Amino acid sequence: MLDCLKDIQHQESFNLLNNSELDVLNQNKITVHYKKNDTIVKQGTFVNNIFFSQSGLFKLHVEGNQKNIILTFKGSKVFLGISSIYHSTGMHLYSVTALEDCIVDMYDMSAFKQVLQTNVAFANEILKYVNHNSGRIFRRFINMTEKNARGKVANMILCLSNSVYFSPEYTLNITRKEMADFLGISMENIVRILKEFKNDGLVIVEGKRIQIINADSLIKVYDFG
Amino acid sequence: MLDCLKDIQHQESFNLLNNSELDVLNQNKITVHYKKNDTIVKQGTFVNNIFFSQSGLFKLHVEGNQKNIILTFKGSKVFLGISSIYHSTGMHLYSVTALEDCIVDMYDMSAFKQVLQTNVAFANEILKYVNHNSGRIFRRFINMTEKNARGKVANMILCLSNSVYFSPEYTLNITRKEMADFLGISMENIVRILKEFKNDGLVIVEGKRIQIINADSLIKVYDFG
DNA sequence: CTTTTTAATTGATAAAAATCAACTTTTTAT
DNA sequence: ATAAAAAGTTGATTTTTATCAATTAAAAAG
Repeated sequence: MLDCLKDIQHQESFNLLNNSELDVLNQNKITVHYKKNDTIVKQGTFVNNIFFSQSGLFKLHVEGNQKNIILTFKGSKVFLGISSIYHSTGMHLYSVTALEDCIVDMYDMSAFKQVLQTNVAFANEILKYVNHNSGRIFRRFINMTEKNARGKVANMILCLSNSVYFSPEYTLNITRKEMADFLGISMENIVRILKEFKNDGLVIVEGKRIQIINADSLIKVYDFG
Repeated sequence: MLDCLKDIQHQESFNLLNNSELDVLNQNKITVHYKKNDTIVKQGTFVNNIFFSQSGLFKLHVEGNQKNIILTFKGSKVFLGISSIYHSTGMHLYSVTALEDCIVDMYDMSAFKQVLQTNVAFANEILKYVNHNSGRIFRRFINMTEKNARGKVANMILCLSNSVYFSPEYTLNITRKEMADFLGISMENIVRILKEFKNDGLVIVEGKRIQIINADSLIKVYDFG
């Protein structure tokens, strides 16, 4: 549960393709450089592409009626929008926004599907990624449902350390509001809880930099919360 | 959002198989009759089978540290445990329990994978189901995160009507506790909210029977909540 | 059919979290 | 460099929801 943001890199799936399949993909690919805060996918638009992140950090988020919700974060070398393949409405369920400058390959969905419907090993590999994403969202779902605010914050801090930055110290380039949207709590609440953790000597928080001082206690807060 | 329990029936996927592939599956299948409240899949056990529901109603649920959480409900003619295919831990993330007497086909996972790795159309069809499930869980995630308790209850009542029972009147054979576990709220709270809806003339609730009287107002409660 | 257990209901209270409002700091734009 | 805007912080208050405790109703077991 404390690696709920862990991803498996997807670039190896391309090794399963033969030259003609690779040609189909590459001839229907454009590589785009995005700036921080650029929208890559807008929810409610038609699905025409599948995206592969070459570099950068992304948020997958939903603009709800009242609240903004961040479903998850995604890093480099993964497919974005993969769960939109064969989706009945044909529309993106969520938006994808760059949290840092990034490079993204855009594949034409028809070409992608053509390869998917030709190469069974590739299809199985994609299924593996989708199922991995399902596991992630299930775990997130459970955390959001059974944990209180302090437990959620502890979980976020630990997950980012364990499965995104692989370090007890990192700088997460998102606002307090975005943290709140990720955890489904209010912005003021996250500020207060971070301060409390800081006062209790669990973390050092300086702006967007987070350093875990007492991981064991954080885990206890998570377990108890 | 008000059909968040809608499922697509999966039995057509078998039409994509040739005779020898069907043989592989059928020779590695057992059909089991379960009674109400029987456990079909236990979370934390190893994934050795994939299940196909011939009849019945099921809950997919997680026994968390403190709370019990119902992820979703599943009806007949769908695969159960499909997102466990290729899952890295090799263990079931959630339990599956029968809410009514039911019949389930159990396929050996190796045989299932063998067919999946042979027939590209079948693999693509399975991918479609998994992605459909992803859409469902995303929508559930959003509901659980952005809605208050009354909005969640209204959503549940409407979704069951629109996408499970296809009728304004139905009998849902789960306890108030299970409803609470499905919505991530307390059991007392769901009792109070159902009573409130009843007093306001939105629904008739008699034990486990629910009849929607004023769907428009329920939708307003959902929208506002 | 009666007893026992489980589920549902209700009211009172406590805890958690949101909201509101004021203010400070930081970032962005000019 | 300065002004404007956005983000972050803090305290007070309100709202929401959970918890606790008691009671009633329903279902299961003997």
